[in-house]
Amino acid sequence: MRIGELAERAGTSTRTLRYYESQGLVCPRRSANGYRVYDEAELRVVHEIRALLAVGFGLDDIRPFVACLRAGNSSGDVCPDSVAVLRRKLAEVDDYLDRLGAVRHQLHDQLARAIAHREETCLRTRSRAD
Amino acid sequence: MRIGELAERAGTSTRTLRYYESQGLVCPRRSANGYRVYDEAELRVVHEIRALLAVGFGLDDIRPFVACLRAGNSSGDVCPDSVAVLRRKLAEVDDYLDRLGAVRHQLHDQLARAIAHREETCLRTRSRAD
DNA sequence: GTTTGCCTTGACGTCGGCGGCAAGGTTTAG
DNA sequence: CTAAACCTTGCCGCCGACGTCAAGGCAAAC
Repeated sequence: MRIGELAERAGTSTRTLRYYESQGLVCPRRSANGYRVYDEAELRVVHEIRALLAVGFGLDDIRPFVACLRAGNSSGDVCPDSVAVLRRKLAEVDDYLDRLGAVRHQLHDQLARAIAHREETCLRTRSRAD
Repeated sequence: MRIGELAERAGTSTRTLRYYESQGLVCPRRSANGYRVYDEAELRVVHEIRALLAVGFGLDDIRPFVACLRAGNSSGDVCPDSVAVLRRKLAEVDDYLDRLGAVRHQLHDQLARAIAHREETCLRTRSRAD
């Protein structure tokens, strides 16, 4: 399979696949004329990459998952390195959820106070107009 | 007050203040030699900018708050434009919280399954070793 | 005078995951 | 023969809030 076909089947672009290769995530063979040649297993790898990216992983974090798949595992998750990344990412997400919750709280209060202030000012203005 | 003093009192850098100026958020006078001259009120403005940036606002979103302060209000929050931005940002944060919660859920499940799989494999390996 | 420490503008670098274009080679179809 | 549709490498652009020089002007202390 050449790059165009893999791109289409994986729902991405050739540019993206070349970028993944430059980052060491995929390493296709080359045919006589220099064209990249991928085997079927690479489709699975690209799908794994895309799924993890969608969840918010960076390419560096994804590397262990790809290695895990290449090692012959049915899932990219089951190797120790992948589990370590999953744990770290879960912790990061929890942390971010906390901070984002605090931000939400602050925004909510700030909005409530701003509206209260405006109503108050409005009332004073009307009472002066009376 | 010149740029160095304002930077120090605001806890930021001169580069940052010049950047804010290039973005139209602050507009200092100039002394005879071309130096920027800020008055005391600008310190408040810079603090407002920094606080909103820390919460996750972009400079574009911050502009109405600065205008509100310049209009003489005791708080940058109380003007209609600011309130509109606050509402939008709150909605954005809520949305992001939802998605991040879903991601957390997925990560949690994925991690649990990976660990379960590893324990299972481990048990099978030991039983073969028996 | 000269060193020191402010200030000025301008322009390029950063991070990540690509998009897009240029300039060319290859292969297939008509 | 030629057009069309692939492929190759390489390099610039993007976004946002700055950091980091570079090259020079201005001011006060020694």
